[in-house]
Amino acid sequence: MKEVRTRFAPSPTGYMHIGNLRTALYAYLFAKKEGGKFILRLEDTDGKRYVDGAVQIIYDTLKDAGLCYDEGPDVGGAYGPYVQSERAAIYQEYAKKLIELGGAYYCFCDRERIEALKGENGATRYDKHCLHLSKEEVAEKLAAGVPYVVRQNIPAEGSGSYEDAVYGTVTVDFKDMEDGILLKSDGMPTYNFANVIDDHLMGITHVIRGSEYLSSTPKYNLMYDAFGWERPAYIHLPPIMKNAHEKLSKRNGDASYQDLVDKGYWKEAIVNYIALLGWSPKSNTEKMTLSELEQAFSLSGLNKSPAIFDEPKLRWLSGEYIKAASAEEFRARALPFLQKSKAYGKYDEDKLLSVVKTRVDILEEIPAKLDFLEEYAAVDPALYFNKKMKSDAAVAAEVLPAAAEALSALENFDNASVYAALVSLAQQTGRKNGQVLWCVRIALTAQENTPGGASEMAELLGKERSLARLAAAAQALQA
RNA sequence: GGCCUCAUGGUCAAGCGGUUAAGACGUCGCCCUCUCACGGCGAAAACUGGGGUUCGAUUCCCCAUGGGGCUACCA
Repeated sequence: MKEVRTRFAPSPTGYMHIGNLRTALYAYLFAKKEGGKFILRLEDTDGKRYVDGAVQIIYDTLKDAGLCYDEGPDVGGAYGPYVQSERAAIYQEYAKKLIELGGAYYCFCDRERIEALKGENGATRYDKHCLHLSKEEVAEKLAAGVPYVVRQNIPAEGSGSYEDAVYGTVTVDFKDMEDGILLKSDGMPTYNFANVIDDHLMGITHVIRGSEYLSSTPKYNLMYDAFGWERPAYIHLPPIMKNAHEKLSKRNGDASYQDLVDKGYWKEAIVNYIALLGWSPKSNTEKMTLSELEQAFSLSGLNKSPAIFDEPKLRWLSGEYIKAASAEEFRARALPFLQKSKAYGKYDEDKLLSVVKTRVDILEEIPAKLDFLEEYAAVDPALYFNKKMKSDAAVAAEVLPAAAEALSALENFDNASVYAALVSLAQQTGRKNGQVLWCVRIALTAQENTPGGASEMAELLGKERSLARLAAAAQALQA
């Protein structure tokens, strides 16, 4: 059994899209599941589209997401170079071979002629004009330095079909394919040529890529066949959509992997979530680590219809990871976000973190949850009203001074002590626990929703601040 | 326009000729409770339409409709 080798072959044209990452993830998972190798190759044959820094983003993203490649530009390997722009001589060599084999030919037509060939519906149909040039004519033009491209020689008749692991049998008539350009006039290959040469030379056994290549794959097979090479297995993936009509893309301002991480989505959750977009495990378990995904992955779980990226579900999953994270792990990742809070540095860091840990799905939510600690506005009396607790401003007017007195006597101002003191106050005054606790919490925070109960908030604020706020709130009610 | 391809709740998604058509997110309700959250329980919510094939179609075939892709010296 031949070793499985998959590859991820992005173009360094900008940020890492979620769709790209998922393609990489599946290629990685499949290789790992099969005990094979995962390779990174950079497809940078179009100089016009190159974006500075994009290569580093690719490296960083794969590393950050945990998708370690066994071979690649920065890690080496026996099949390099892994950057297409460094393989120009190789493509030249194979283009010549393919021409000799009759699978391709030189084309000297200028752009004007090609333009004139354009059909009614924008469909260009090259007329194989240069295919009919004699050997002598070709040699003559070559010697004279006439600019040329190399075109694939697609048969006029017949059709090409192949078996895709997710889409089944795909058949395309040769008459619907054009004699596409393999080598551009600048000597660089197009994707249509380079992917075939590289995948073969690099020993790729399973080609995993987007479904946009579904209908051009028969062209590639023609080349594999012409060279006498074994065709790889094909696994085409449906796109990830932002809605029913548009693909998720950076161009539309949609979130990239880095954007999501920057917002504080737990990165394992991002990887986990996109794994579920187009693939489903045999079991009903959805929360899975990367290594669990490696074990569970199988081609039969791949779905062929486009999937819409659903941020609420990713949020949920991120929240699940946060709740399950250790305090240390949470602290390490949450700290940069906590530092953006006005409360940072003024309260016990561990308390701040623990109070917020079960209450956020993404780290970005942290500052807003804590702002009340530093921003204490006048309490809206209406907030004291709670039907279930049977409390209102009048109750608060009585409870607050008593609570302040009870708490001022406390030596330990921790959650448990404060809670005990307030509950016993309720008992002494014949009130429901909720009446006291609700009023105190409102007085302490001036807001309806808080990241914890009255006693938790008191502990966080500390004795001095708590008493001051209680006093201020009580006084406001007198007036 | 031509060609390829897809089609189960709002979203992800199981199903692969006979099921009360899973599960998850979200939504709503209830419980727990010092608010929120967590947790627990429950509810509403789907097979695009029309023809076939079959004793029987969500499932197989055809057509229609709708979506996506390709049709570049982009990948």
